[in-house]
Amino acid sequence: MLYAGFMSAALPSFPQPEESLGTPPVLDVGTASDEPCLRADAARNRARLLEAASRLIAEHGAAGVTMEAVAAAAGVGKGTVFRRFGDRTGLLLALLDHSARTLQADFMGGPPPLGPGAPPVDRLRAFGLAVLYRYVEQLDLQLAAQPEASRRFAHPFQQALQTHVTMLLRQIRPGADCELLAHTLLASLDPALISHLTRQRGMPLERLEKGWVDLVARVTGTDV
Amino acid sequence: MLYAGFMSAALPSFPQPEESLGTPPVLDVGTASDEPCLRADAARNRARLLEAASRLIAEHGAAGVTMEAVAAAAGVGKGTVFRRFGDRTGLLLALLDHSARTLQADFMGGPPPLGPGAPPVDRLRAFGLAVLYRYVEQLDLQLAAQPEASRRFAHPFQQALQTHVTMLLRQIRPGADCELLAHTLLASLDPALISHLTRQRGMPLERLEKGWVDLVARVTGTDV
DNA sequence: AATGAAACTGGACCGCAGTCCGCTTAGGAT
DNA sequence: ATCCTAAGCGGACTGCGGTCCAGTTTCATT
Repeated sequence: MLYAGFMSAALPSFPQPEESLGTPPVLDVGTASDEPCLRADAARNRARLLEAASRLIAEHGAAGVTMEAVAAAAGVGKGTVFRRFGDRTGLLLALLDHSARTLQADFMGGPPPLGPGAPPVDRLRAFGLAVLYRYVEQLDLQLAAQPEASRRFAHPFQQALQTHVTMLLRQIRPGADCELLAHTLLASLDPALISHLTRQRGMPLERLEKGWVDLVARVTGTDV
Repeated sequence: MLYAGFMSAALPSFPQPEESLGTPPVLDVGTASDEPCLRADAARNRARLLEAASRLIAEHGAAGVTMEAVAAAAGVGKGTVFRRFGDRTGLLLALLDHSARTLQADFMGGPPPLGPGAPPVDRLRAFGLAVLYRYVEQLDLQLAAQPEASRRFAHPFQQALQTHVTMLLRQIRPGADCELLAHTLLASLDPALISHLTRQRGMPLERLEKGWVDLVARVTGTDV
């Protein structure tokens, strides 16, 4: 592809045990956590696959992650990859899962201003910046993991963001169409847009930050 | 890859002659209108391909438009389709070309409030609604014609929208980061988002309209 | 320990987007 | 009318995402 560079998963958390046999990579491959309970062999293969995928990304960029290559690198059949992750998007999203959960935990239960305790406007401002940082940090992967248009908003994590923003907006502008407004705000944080602005247009991150802060101020009717 | 730059530069073009082809399609299959001058056989094939594509869409929906099917239906080889339109997205975009040009002509040189003559805020409001209507009207095709993430904003027509909104914003809020703000506003009109809101969420069009009007009011600091 | 069935596996298979390259043809120049 | 060459052509080919299904493995039950 075009840009070789890539960022390894950039997850804040971790100390993982050294890799030995079926365990952990750079990316947190954590527990399935939504998959109720995997059969032992399935769990082992899942871990192998995620590990292989993150290695391939590190080596060849997100574009180099073909399903066959991942399967081969993990020493399993291609069908297994699809059974476990549904499709390519599902695999890539799984790689981002830990980071997504961390963010979600932060804005739902972490310390202010992101978490509860701060005024809603402050939380909203902090929320956008947090999302922005996360996306910028993982831009290539975020881009590659972008599902097809019609499913983009259906993913549970996306819905969680949506719900959270809606909730904050309701506290700030009870009279407004907060659901719709939330979608609008989130649309301005779209990874594809961020990528375009920073790469094609060369806008520095600070400009995007200011843009978000200004947008929030305007939309909520508060001062910058 | 340098496929002939088939799409237009962003210059205003004018109402094209009425199209009369076999089917009276919603879609215009009109003349190339910008391609310097195609060899006779190439021009003929181009027309055949567009006609075939629009027929296939009518029959099987946008998803049924495979490059091979279009080529076969038009009685040409597959390579010809790619040579002419670059890729699938290019073909679908070409089908939308006339409608795009019309809109562009309208907001650049048409009657107010869309065209020049009305106050910038009114123009901006009208602009968003016009875009909204156009997208809703052609949702499936717009969705299918959505290029891969990294190219979404690179298309000349998209740039034209961007430039126009930026220009209007500069007249309304000279101090603001109008370029960035323009991207934000346009992001809220993304076909994928519109599709999600209207189809998955079941929001009626009127709600989206109100949303846009409200957003414009907020962002420009004017009254609703 | 034996058993049965659900869960899992892997690789052959399919359809489609996109590339390649040798052949054909349009159409200007002479 | 003839020639010349760039433009156009088409279909074989590649690579990938995704499906399918016959065979294998796990594990709860007895």
